[in-house]
Amino acid sequence: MKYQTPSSASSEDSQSITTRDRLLDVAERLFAQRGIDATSLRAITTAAEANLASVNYYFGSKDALFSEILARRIAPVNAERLRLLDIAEKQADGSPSLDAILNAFLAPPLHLYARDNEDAKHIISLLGRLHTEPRADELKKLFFNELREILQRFIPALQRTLPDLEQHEVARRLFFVVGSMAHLMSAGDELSLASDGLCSMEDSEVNLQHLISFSAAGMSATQPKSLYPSAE
Amino acid sequence: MKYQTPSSASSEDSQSITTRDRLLDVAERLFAQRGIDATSLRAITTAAEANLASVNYYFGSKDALFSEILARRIAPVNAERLRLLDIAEKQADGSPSLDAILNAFLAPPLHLYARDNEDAKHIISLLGRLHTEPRADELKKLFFNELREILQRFIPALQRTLPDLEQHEVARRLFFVVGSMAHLMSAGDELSLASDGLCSMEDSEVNLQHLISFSAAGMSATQPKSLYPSAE
DNA sequence: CATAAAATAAAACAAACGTTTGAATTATTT
DNA sequence: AAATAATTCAAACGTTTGTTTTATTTTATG
Repeated sequence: MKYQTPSSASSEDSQSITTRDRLLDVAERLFAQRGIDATSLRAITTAAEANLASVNYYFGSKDALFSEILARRIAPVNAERLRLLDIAEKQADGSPSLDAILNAFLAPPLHLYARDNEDAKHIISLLGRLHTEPRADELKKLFFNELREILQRFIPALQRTLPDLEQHEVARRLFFVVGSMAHLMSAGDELSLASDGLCSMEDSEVNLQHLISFSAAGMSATQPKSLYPSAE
Repeated sequence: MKYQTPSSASSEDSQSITTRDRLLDVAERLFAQRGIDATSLRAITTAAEANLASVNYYFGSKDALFSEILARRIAPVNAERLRLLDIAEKQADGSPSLDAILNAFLAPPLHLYARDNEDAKHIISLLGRLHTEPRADELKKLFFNELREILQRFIPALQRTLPDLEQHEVARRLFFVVGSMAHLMSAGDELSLASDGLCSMEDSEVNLQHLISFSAAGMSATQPKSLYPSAE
């Protein structure tokens, strides 16, 4: 009865010809711009020039649509992270630099911003916001399970370059890095405000380099002194 | 016709006796736990054991209620930030340490977590999430105007201790710091997951100290090398 | 005690939401 | 060309939302 991958329409044509693809692209943009709850199916289907029922027809529900939007973006990003980390480790005989590891972690998500079509930019803020937004538990667990996989690969790698730090200390600092990254992705617009327009998200590569050097320095910081003498 | 500060009931009794105060406390908790849109007036008024119409009666609208919740939390935090910065500058004859400045910036919001009653904890995630969540423009502008005021005070102070950095560079890095802070405040729960339970938001003071040392190191980082030879 | 103001209560409001339905249409296969 | 599957469409569904209205109770005031 219901749908099944629309025959072909894979990579030949220029842009989303099928209704299904149009829904994905439009919804992705609107979700990112206005937030998930604030984006109605009516807004999506109108913008996609599709019928109101089409989302439920193709995806079953609004949540399922969102889930698919996430999946098609997250998986490649995390795969690229692991690929870059592997390359860095091989090139450095198992001892990659802190910058190289952080680059493998930060570049793939931030590169989405410049790559692909214009619309793909918008997903960045969505991904960034996922770190903070309270969402339907199932969707969020899917997302964070994938991230946890990544962390379990990166934390040991980082620990090898930072032998003075215990594992939970590495985890805590990488948590801070994730915060900076998520903030840059989701609220990058505010950056130009805070810097009086001198920084902007247009300089995608510049921001990445600065974030890496900032993060590398933060990861390498000496432990806070005041914790050793005092209690806790 | 409408309300006007309920006579007295200021500081004598133990906890929120007036309906108005109960609404503020309950709504603050629910907003933080479930998100703003996801929290209905019915949920709020039921939990506060008040009538459905009471929010509109006392505050005029749901947005106005949210606005008041924010205002009563943000103002003291920002005032405390400026106070701590003033103290730090006086104690150091106008040349406070990087740690001292960052402490003035980070401690007040994070201290909300431990201070006050149990419920006040929840506002932290709300404040943290405000940095990323797409919200009604007017509310958000109110919030960020206050933050911009703070930035305009802190950025020059930071620049004095980091004379090698241009102003927009300081702004960019402080932007990263805000990201780490917001992430810690809004998604602190994930920290214990990422660290296998070895870090948690219970150690409020510990996290603050670590965030300060992480941020200080990041702020002091040398400029990314790859930017000088290449383009951009 | 009477009177007005403030607060609570119950009910209804219109608007918007995600979803479902069944018929009409288009595309594909036999 | 007939039959079957896939898609599109308009309409309506039942909820839930924030808000408003009207009535009743409580509280304070002269």
